[in-house]
Formats: sequence, structure tokens, C-alpha cells
Amino acid sequence: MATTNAQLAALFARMADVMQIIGVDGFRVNAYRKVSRVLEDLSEDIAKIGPDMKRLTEIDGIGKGSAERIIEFLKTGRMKDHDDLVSQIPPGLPALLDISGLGPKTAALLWKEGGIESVEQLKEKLKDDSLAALPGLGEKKLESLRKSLTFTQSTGGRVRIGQAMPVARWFVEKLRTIPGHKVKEVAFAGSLRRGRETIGDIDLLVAAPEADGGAISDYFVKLEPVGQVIVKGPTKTSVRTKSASGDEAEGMQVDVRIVPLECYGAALMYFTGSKEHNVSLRQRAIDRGLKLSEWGLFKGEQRIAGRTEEEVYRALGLDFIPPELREDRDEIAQAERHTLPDLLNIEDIHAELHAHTTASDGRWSIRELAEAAVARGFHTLAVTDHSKSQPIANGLTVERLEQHIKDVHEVAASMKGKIRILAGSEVDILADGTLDYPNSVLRELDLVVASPHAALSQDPEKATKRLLRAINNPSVTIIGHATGRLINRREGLHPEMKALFAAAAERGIAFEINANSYRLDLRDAHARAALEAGVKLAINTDAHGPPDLNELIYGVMTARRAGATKHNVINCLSRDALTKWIASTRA
DNA sequence: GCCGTTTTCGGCCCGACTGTTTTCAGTCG
Ligand SMILES: Nc1nc2c(ncn2[C@H]2C[C@H](O)[C@@H](COP(=O)(O)OP(=O)(O)OP(=O)(O)O)O2)c(=O)[nH]1
Ligand SMILES: [Mg+2]
Ligand SMILES: [Mg+2]
Ligand SMILES: [Zn+2]
Repeated sequence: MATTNAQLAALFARMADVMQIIGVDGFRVNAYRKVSRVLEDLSEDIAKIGPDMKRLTEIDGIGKGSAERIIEFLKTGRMKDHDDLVSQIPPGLPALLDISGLGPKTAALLWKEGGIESVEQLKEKLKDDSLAALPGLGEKKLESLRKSLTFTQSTGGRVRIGQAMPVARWFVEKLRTIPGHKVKEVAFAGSLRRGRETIGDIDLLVAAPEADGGAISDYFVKLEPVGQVIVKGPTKTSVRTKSASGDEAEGMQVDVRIVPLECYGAALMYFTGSKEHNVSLRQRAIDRGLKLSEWGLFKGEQRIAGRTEEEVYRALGLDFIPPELREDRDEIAQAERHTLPDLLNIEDIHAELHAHTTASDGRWSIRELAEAAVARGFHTLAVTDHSKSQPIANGLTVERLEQHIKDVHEVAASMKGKIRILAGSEVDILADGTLDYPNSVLRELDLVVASPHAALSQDPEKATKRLLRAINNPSVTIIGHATGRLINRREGLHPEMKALFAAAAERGIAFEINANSYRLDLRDAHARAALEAGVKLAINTDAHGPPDLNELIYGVMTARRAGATKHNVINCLSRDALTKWIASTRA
């Protein structure tokens, strides 16, 4: 079940597509796209906001017109302007826009001049060169469309950041060590650097002498994982990776930009984005009689900044803006007023408060887990295996839990001085909001992380009640992966987050950002709303085995996207402060 | 269509690569 926000976002996006094909003014199209984007990013359920013109138009990018359309949809379940627009073109036509290199102009041409109304019909017509007769279409263009079509089916959407990051790191390493060329810097940029939960493509930036650009592109497209070359030039090359069978990250696009070191900062800003952040910065430059591009910040012909990002931001009268905040929300105004939050760093994390062992479905012993936490430099580890209603996860019965607590204490005693180990539990929040152990048992635990695992397609009202009940359980200290979503796999619950955060703030308990890249739950927008409500965050890896602690970075990036400082995150507390804080949650 | 510490009307980012273009349009980042 898609949320109202998602449905509305899809309607506005579709209207934008149709308008582009029929040739509506691009700025209007952009306005529709922006509405679609803000609806998608909104942390609050638009249905909950309701048909409230004032509140809707307070949302940046939504004006009177869009608000009216949203209200119409909320009231009637339909949107006339959308239906009218869509009826103007064949239903199969917008799908042509998913073909790489085929935009609105070509779609309109193929339809009006070529009689093509769907991807299927396009494929059929591409079997010979008859379309080359159309104005602006030649044989090379047809050939490139044929090539695009071969991967348009196989590559759908966005991949988890945890899938994209290792691929990006591999390419970065390869480019850093090109034999015989003077590569000065290599970095990943784009949504990956901004820490988004899903990644559309991998964007890589290389700093090297201008003369080396061509050779670096040559080298790049010959790398083993590179399949199709989409475009290739001396400063910009795009490829698609081979479809390694069974690999989820198959067929990813990788974009490389190559610029001289003098432009590296400006290019990194450009390539990190977001697009909307870039546009705002460029507009700001114009307002100051300057010009900003990936080649630098210019006053007339003269480059006045470009070597580093700091330099460019400073020349624009701004503090450095961390990549995770570059989404054109309010970060530019904050950078101007010097009020950007001092975001936490991964080094600020000193505790893991949600991890599993072989006692339930983990793949390592208590001791192995503890040693890994020590290696991370943590002062505290909470062992939190599953509770009894999770038989698939080998959840612990009360009897097994009693023994497990003893086992944890034993390891804890033997590792005293190296790390403090808490005997906790990840207690299932049952469908009705009760917890999977009685309170008498919960009280014996050092830490209770309560999280939902089943009944994840409950309707929003039920989900809200369920989680509220868990929040108000006096034994609970952290609500873990609150929605239970799995990225690209399962939507999870859609509770009214605002109500949950208000209750959690009242109780003084924390909401987890589960750092596992399948979960990232709370997601960035929810974590931001939690902070606004005054709720503390926990960042936990939910580690089940050795590699899992490495996903911590994704949780940290998500928290940074929410604007979190180390004072907002309980894993950043000192050992003693954490002890006190946990005690304060258990009245 | 949206928006306003110079504006309620008139702007709305800027550049690389490709193909069919004899001077630039389309698409994409
Ligand atoms: N100035 C400007 N920069 C753009 C534009 N489109 C993209 N960029 C910049 C900002 C983007 O973050 C960066 C990389 O483009 P991508 O299409 O890969 O977007 P991004 O990585 O942000 O998201 P993704 O996860 O790949 O969909 O290039 C644009 O129209 N104008
Ligand atoms: Mg990208
Ligand atoms: Mg890209
Ligand atoms: Zn867990």
C-alpha cells in the first residue's frame, strides 16, 4: 500500500512527464517536479495534514495551484488536471522516457511522426531503419536507442547505499592508481557522498592534469566490470557495469568527471549536488555578480575560487555545508547565518546498543561480538538477542533468556576493563503493542530495545496504537527499526510518526536509526522529525556477524542528513552519562 | 507554477557529449 504522499508524488511526476512531451514551458514542468520531490521527502503524512490550504502552501514549492490539486485528491481520490493531461497522450508513451538518451522531444516526435505509442512498438519499429526518415533521427541515433533498450529492462531502480558503496570504493581505488598518469585526487560524489539511503548511480571525480583526461577515460572504460559505454569524452565519461549474475548491483551506471586540481573543489561541489542545492548556489552567485560552475567561481573571466569546497563556499559568503545537508532545504540560509548544526562524526560513536549472537540468529558468539566492539573502541556493548515470538530468528524463551543473561554476565566479567557489556534484549513489539516478555522479565534486563518484526502490513491507525503502547511501556529504552521496512523489499509500517515522537519525547526514550543498509530505519526524514520533537536518537548496527559493524557509517550518514549533533545521539554519551541516561528511561 | 532582506511580475543554473546540425538541439549530469 503506497502512502498518500507517494501517490501524490507519482501523480505530479506523471503530470510533469506529460507536460514535457506535449511541450509545456520547462519552468512550469520544473515546478511540478519540485512538488513531486517535496511530497516524497515530507516526513508527515499529507493525509494527516488534510485539506488545509494554509498549511499546504507553507510547504516550500507548493503554491496555491498545487495545494488545490492536492486537496481535490484528498477529498475525491482523483485529480482532474492529472486525468486531463494523461488523456492527451497514449498511456504507453511516458515509459519511453525511461530509455536512456530518449527525452520528451524524441518521444513526441516518435509519437506524432512515427505513430509509436509504446516501448513495444518502438522496439518493433527499430527492427529496420525506417525511423531514420524522421527529422532529427539518423542511423546512429537509432543504433544508440537499440543499445539503450537492451539495458532499460534489466536495470530498474535505485540500489541500497550498502550495495553501491563497495562498488564505488573499488572504482576509486582503481582510478587512484592508474599507471603512468598523474591522478591527484579521486573521490565519490553524488547521492553516495550525501549519504542517501538509495543510490541511482555512482558518481566519481578525478583530479588530474587536463592533458591526461582522455587517457584516464580510456583506462576507465577498459576496467573489468565496465560493460556498456554510454558517453565518453576528455572530462566526462559514463558507463554501465556488466550484469554479473546474481549480483543485486548489476548494471549500475558509473559517471566519471575529470578536472584539473585548480577546479577540484568546485567540481566536487557540482558533482556532489544535490542538483537543487547546485541551482540555489548558482543563483546566489548570479545575485552577487558571479558565475558558479564545476570549473570554479568566476568574476568575469577571472576564477576567484575553485581549489577546495571551503574556498568556494567562503567566496559565496557561506560556511562549509556538509554533503549530507546539501538538499536545498534551509542549509544555505543557515550557512549564511552560521547556524548550521555541528553534525556528529562516526568517531563520536562510543557504544553499540543493538546486536545479536548465536544465542538467537547471530553468527558470532558473545565474546566475538564483544571483541569486535572493543576493536571499534566502544566503551559499551548491549547484547540484544531476539525474543520468543521470533522462532525464525531463534528467539529466546524466558528460560533460555535467563541462561543467556548469565552467559553475557560471564563474558562481561571476563572483559571488565576492556568494555562494559549489557545484558539486553531486542524484544518483539507484538501486533497489539504488547511486548514479547512480561515486565517481570524485562526488568531483569540492562537494556530493552523494542522493535516490530511481524504484522508489518497493518494499517496506519493500528500501527500507531501499537507503537504508542510500546513507547509507553516503562521497561523500554529504545524503539528499534520502528517501521520494519526493508529497502527495495518491504514497505513496512506507516504509523503517524509525529504522534510517536511526541510520546517518546514525553517518556524520554530514544528512537533507533538502524544502520543496516537494508533498514536505515528511522529514515533521514523521520530522524529529522524526531529531533524536532526533542527525541534522542540511537544509532545501532543490529550486527548479526563480523561485517555488520561496518554498516555503522550508513546510520551515521542518515543521522547527519537529519541534522543530528553528537548531543542528539545516545551512543555518543560517555560511559557514565549513558548509564544515567538508561536509568532515567526506566522509571 | 512558484517565489520575493533589493521584486507580487519577471525571472527561473550551467556545461559536456552526441548526432546530423552547416550553427545547434536534445539529453543528461
Ligand atoms: N548544476 C547542475 N548540477 C546537476 C544537474 N543534474 C545533476 N547535477 C549534479 C548534482 C548531482 O548530485 C550530480 C550527480 O548527478 P546524479 O544524476 O547522479 O544525481 P545524484 O547522484 O544526486 O542522485 P542519484 O542517486 O544518482 O539519482 O550532478 C543539473 O541539472 N544542474
Ligand atoms: Mg548519482
Ligand atoms: Mg550521475
Ligand atoms: Zn535486531
